[in-house]
Amino acid sequence: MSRWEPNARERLAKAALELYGERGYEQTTVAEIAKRAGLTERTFFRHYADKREVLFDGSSALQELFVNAVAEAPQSAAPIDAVAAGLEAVSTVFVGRHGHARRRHAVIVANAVLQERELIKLASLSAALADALRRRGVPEPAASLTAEAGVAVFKIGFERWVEAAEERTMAQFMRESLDELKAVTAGG
Amino acid sequence: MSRWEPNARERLAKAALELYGERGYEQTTVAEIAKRAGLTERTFFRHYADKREVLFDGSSALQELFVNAVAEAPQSAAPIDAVAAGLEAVSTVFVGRHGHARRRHAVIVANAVLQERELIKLASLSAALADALRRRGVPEPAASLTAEAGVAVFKIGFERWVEAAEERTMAQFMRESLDELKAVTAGG
DNA sequence: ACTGTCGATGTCAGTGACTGTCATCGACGC
DNA sequence: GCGTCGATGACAGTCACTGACATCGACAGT
Repeated sequence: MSRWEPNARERLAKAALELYGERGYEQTTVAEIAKRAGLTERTFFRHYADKREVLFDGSSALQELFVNAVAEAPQSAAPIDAVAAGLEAVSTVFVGRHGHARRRHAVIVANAVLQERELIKLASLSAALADALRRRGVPEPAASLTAEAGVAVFKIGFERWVEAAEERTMAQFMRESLDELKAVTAGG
Repeated sequence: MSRWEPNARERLAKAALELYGERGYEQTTVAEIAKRAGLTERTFFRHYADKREVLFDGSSALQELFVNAVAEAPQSAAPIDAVAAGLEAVSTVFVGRHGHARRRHAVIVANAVLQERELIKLASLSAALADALRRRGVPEPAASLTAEAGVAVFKIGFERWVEAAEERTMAQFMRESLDELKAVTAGG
């Protein structure tokens, strides 16, 4: 028998998402989140660096997945196609999570500081992708630009998937967005 | 004779950039910035919403310039070429500001919370550009993707310009980055 | 000149995010 | 049993940010 209930971290994340949804991010104090999770404010900050970070727990795993898929794409694949493989890989982890993603996204869209945090996560993803592309032999600035383009596709594909009904898969939205980007940058 | 020294806002921005550069962003308190500007902490917050915003005073003017250039590009121009016109317009305002841009950029790169603020400014720019493109008749998601692509080019072109010696103009970097993006998204 | 309004600033008290430090106490290996 | 360890609690402190009210030169109207 343990001294405390297990899964403190998960309880905090759940309580935070609930409270941010119920009364809004700014109207929620960290003390309230901790209380709902049966913990104290101090313990919250031992698990999460700040009040925003609690909404971004899975982001480093997602980044890792994306980067690995890019790294493992066939060497014959063009940079943009390696990124496309990453988009496919990432899409699989969202299967069955449409509801959760939607609730979380609604909270983030409602608060500028949360959007800032999301944007820096995407910037970190972009940097990691550029790195993976460079390891595939892609020179700069092509690596960084391909990475930025990939993140732009992910961002817009994700938004459209979240706002859509649940029937269509995320992968479909990603393919559509990528094709659209290719069309739009063609020529010149 | 005025009751106070004029240009309180500019004095605050100058003091903030200096102090952030001297001891770092986190090690600087708002009270110190206000004191160096000959004002009080409360007055700082009357001019700037928070400690970060003081570094982003010109950003709305820059956005306006970019958006207007896109809106005023010839109707015959493709979306990506309208954005290219915006990049040219924006480049002109940085002439002779390489030193200031460099100091400011160094401060921002050193602090995650400042990078977050910069990223949301770029996201705001992207949204405004997408809007301008839609007003030109560009449908979604092409408008948003073109806007994201344009911001990616701006971001990378700006970084390379800031890190380079002063001889080459920002416009040259922007053209190079845009060409590179086109090359990288070609095919498929 | 007299007076009232206005706008930029100062003063002060308060809230809440976040941190450093030390105490607590069950689990676990020995 | 005994000592260590790790997760948590308790508590005091700093600082970003806000609301409310006071101050006082400028300026317009009379």
